[in-house]
Amino acid sequence: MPSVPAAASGLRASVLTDDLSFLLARANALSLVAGNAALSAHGLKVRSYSVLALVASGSRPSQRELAEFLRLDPSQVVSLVDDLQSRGLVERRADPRDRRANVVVATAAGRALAERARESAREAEARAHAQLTAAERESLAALLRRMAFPDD
Amino acid sequence: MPSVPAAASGLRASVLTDDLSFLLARANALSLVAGNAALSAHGLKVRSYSVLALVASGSRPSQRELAEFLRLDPSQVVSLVDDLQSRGLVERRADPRDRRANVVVATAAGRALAERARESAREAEARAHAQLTAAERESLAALLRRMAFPDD
DNA sequence: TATTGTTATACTCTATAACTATA
DNA sequence: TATAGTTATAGAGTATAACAATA
Repeated sequence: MPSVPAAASGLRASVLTDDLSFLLARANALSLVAGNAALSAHGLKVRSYSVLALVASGSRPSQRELAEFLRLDPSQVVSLVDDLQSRGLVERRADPRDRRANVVVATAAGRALAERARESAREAEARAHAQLTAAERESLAALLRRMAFPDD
Repeated sequence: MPSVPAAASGLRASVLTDDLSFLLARANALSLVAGNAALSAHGLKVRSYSVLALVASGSRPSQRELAEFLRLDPSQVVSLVDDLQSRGLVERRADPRDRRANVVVATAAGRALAERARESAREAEARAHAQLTAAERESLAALLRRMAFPDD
């Protein structure tokens, strides 16, 4: 999104401003660029950070579980894990209960990087969402959680 | 997102579940597929619908204003308007005050389609967000609006 | 017969740079 | 000198199908 400087448009009070899907898309776009910018210092993007953070928390998920949780295709998880593994941040372990499945675990370096990256992500989020109070952010998170996980 | 059936993962209570950016991304992903599915009956996607809806509301935006509001690159707006124009839904008019600029206006057919598509989008949204009450949806919209338009 | 991980491929989306005509 | 629209292109991201190993 390069060459788009400021220009007050008469669109702010338009039909879409009431559209939850549109607001979601626009807020997500802003949050995505802020997140990627903050994580680039660690060689990560929101995508790869999400995988690393989940794995580093010790959940020992299979690639299949990562795909479902992050709403990615299993084939996309392959390349994300490939990348993290080539950098020594995660490892694939055979699941003793199902020899088809790979369980993904973080290395010590992976856990350390996840910790540092998480700091950066939190700071960036706080800056990006500075117009909301902590209480507002919590209630926003609660509402979004119910939209993001409708089965719960 | 094809081959990902159900599988209860132990990831629901993970680090990311508190992450506003992650929740935003996941909720947006769900809302996007629901929106695209609902609009496909009218030959539209959320992208092209957004342009059509803004133009049909009578705002007479320039392509430049559309790009800024929808957070698209101006070059992407070119192809969106090309497509809508080739289907007789919108027209480009020279801006008398700036001969560089195109003002985009909807045809009668465009306004009619926008109206019908809006119905479908509303129904789909109501279905997709059924786990929230109307009051909750309104407060979610208000919070998202402040995140989506931080300059206001 | 179905599922996990994988590979391959095509398609959409996004980002970037350069050109033109105007300002 | 800068801006609106356009074109072209390359890179991400996404969707789909097929295969081997295993269940």
